[in-house]
Amino acid sequence: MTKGYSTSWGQLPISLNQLCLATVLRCGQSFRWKLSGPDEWSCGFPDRIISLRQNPTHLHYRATYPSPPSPSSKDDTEDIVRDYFNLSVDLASLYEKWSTADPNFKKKAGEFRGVRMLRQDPWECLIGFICSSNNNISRIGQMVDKLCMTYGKPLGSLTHTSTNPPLASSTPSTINSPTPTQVEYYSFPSIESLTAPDVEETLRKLGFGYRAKYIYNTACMVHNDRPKGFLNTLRDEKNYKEAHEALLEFSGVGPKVADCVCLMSLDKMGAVPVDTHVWQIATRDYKFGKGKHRSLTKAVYDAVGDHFRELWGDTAGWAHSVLFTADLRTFADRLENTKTTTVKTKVKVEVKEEEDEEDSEIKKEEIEEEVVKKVESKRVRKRGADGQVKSETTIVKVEERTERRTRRRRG
DNA sequence: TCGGCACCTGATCA
DNA sequence: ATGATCAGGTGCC
Repeated sequence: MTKGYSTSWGQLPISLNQLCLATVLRCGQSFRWKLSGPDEWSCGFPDRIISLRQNPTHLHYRATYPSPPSPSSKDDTEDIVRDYFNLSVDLASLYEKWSTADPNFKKKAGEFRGVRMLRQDPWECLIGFICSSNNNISRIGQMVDKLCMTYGKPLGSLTHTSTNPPLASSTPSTINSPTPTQVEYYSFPSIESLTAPDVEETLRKLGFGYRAKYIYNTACMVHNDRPKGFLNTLRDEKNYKEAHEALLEFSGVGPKVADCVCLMSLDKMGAVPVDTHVWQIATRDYKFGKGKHRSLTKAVYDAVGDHFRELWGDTAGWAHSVLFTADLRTFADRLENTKTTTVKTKVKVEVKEEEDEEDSEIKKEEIEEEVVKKVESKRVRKRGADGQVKSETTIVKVEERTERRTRRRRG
């Protein structure tokens, strides 16, 4: 059984428009939440495991402690949950505001209600996003897990099942119990624990690659060269720009990671992290990627953020997350067996006069255009509550884009 | 200020 | 089967 001392389930009234748990916990803000049941998510916090479930009207929460809490102590898990999910922010009215300001937002956001920003611990957020560079979400999660297992504090274990016991524990379920497994939970490592001399070597052995040095260096900088509680002071005592600058000092932290930390842990709602996805959105839907800003330089990075802040206002970072999430393919809850085939067709090869006035050196540009058809077929299996496959269909999605190859010649 | 390249690793695709 | 490319970038020249 579960090793630990679980409180009973509490609940907060909240609609799916305000919070969509399954989306928010998997859209790449935090990399640590695990599916502990078919509709139950759990994560290690500093002194307890917190487990969550959601139905259309309520968010359910409970804590599991490694040792029995003293009878007199009041359980503050509800406060932690309210804070972690930024529940004082009315998301529905923000969606209305962004939709009014931007037709593209209105179009895209319809399917993705309840995407809100978490309010994470700044230290955890910083290290998590240092891991994210040149990396994919799945591996980032694995790396953060290894980090916690190696340097975090064990918090006990939960029994993971593919079926949930009922919330109001009436009957001990003897039926429907396919292969439950024990999963250990850990806290996120302290700053000091990542300053140990062996950290870089250990993390390299664990597959962190060049990020091992970044993590170790950053831990040392925060621990040795900054006042105690420094990262938390960036929340209240510094504005967005100041906090951003302060974060850039750390090893492995560039503008994108700094913005992630500002947005997801430091209450800077206007910070817009521009990564490859957001850059794709900006070029596809907001006319970036041409002329002056062809590639994502620092100046263009700032221009993209400024554009979205003008469009969506001082909560642009929250809005950006909705579109980012809408663009993520990774809503693979019931999606399995994705097959992608790419068909390239050479359409035309021509020589054009260079239109770009920015670089007068170049008179001519050969442009080859190819239409690239990406055919993505997904086998979708819908499972019932018992885990049985109820139906199976294949969705075929065709993406078409034009690729341009340019060869520059001097006239 | 801009472009180019190296950097760890594992998955995916041609 | 094996090489190229990509994945929520950063640092350095």
